Amino acid sequence: MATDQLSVVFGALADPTRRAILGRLADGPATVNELAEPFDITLPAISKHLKVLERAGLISRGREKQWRPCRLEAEPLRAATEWMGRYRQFWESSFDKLDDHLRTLMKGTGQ
Amino acid sequence: MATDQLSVVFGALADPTRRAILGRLADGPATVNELAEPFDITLPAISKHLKVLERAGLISRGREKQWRPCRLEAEPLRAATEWMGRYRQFWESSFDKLDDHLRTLMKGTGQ
DNA sequence: CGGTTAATTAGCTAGTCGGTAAAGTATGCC
DNA sequence: GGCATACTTTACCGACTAGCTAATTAACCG
Repeated sequence: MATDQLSVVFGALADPTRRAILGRLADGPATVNELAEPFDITLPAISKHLKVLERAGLISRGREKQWRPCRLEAEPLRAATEWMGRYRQFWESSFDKLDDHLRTLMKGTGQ
Repeated sequence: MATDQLSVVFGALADPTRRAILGRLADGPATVNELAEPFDITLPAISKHLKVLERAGLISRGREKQWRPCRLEAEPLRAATEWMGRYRQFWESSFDKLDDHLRTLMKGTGQ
C-alpha cells in the first residue's frame, strides 16, 4: 500500500476487524485483551491490527501498570471525510445521472 | 482484503492512483487511455485499478465504438461517509480529549 | 526470587497487491 | 479481408498482509 496519509487511513479502514475495534473504542479506552475478546483470532493478530491503526493515527496507546490501554483518535477521519466531500454532490443530487456537458454547465451556475 | 462492501470501498480508496482516477472522473466520463495518460504505469496496470474501482461500485463502464468510457458512481461513498459519521463528534468537538466517563455522561445530555 | 498476567516480537505460511511484458479480443475503417 | 486502435487477459514477480505458534519482554504480586 502507498505511504501517504490518506492511503494509510483508508487502508486501515479496509478491514472489518479494525473497524470493529474502532467501534469498540468509540465507547471509551480499552486494553488489548478487552479489544481482542469479541474476535476469534489470536492476540498477536490483534496486536498487528493495533499497529496498523496506530500507524494511521487512528488510535493512541498509553501505559498503565501492565496494561497498554488504547484510545480512539478520530482526527485522521476528518481528512478522509473531507476527501470524500468532494464527491458528495454526486450522490446527494441526481447530477451523476446527467452527462458531463450538462454537469459542467450547471456547476457554473453555482448549482 | 475482506469482501464486505465497506471493506472493498475503503480498499479501493487506499491507493493514490485510484483516488486520482476518481478525481479525473469527477470532471466527466473518460476512456481508459485518457485515464492512463497522467500516470507512468502501463495500461494493464490501469486496467487492474479500474477493475478494483468497478468491483467497489465506484465506477461504471460503457461501450461506445471501440472505447469503453468510465463514469464515476459516487453512491458507495455515501455508505463510507455515513460509517465515518459515527466518529464525527470525536474530531469536531474536544470530546476525544476527555475520559470515557465524562464522554458517556455528556452523551446522555444530548450534547 | 518465582510465578502470573499482559502484550509484543520473531518466524513461518498462504494469499493478495501493484506492477510488468506478451498475447489475445473487440471494434472501426480502408 | 487486413490493418490499426483500444483495451483486456494471462503469466509472472517482488512486496506486503493476515493469520498462526512459539518465544520474549514487561510489570505486578506473593
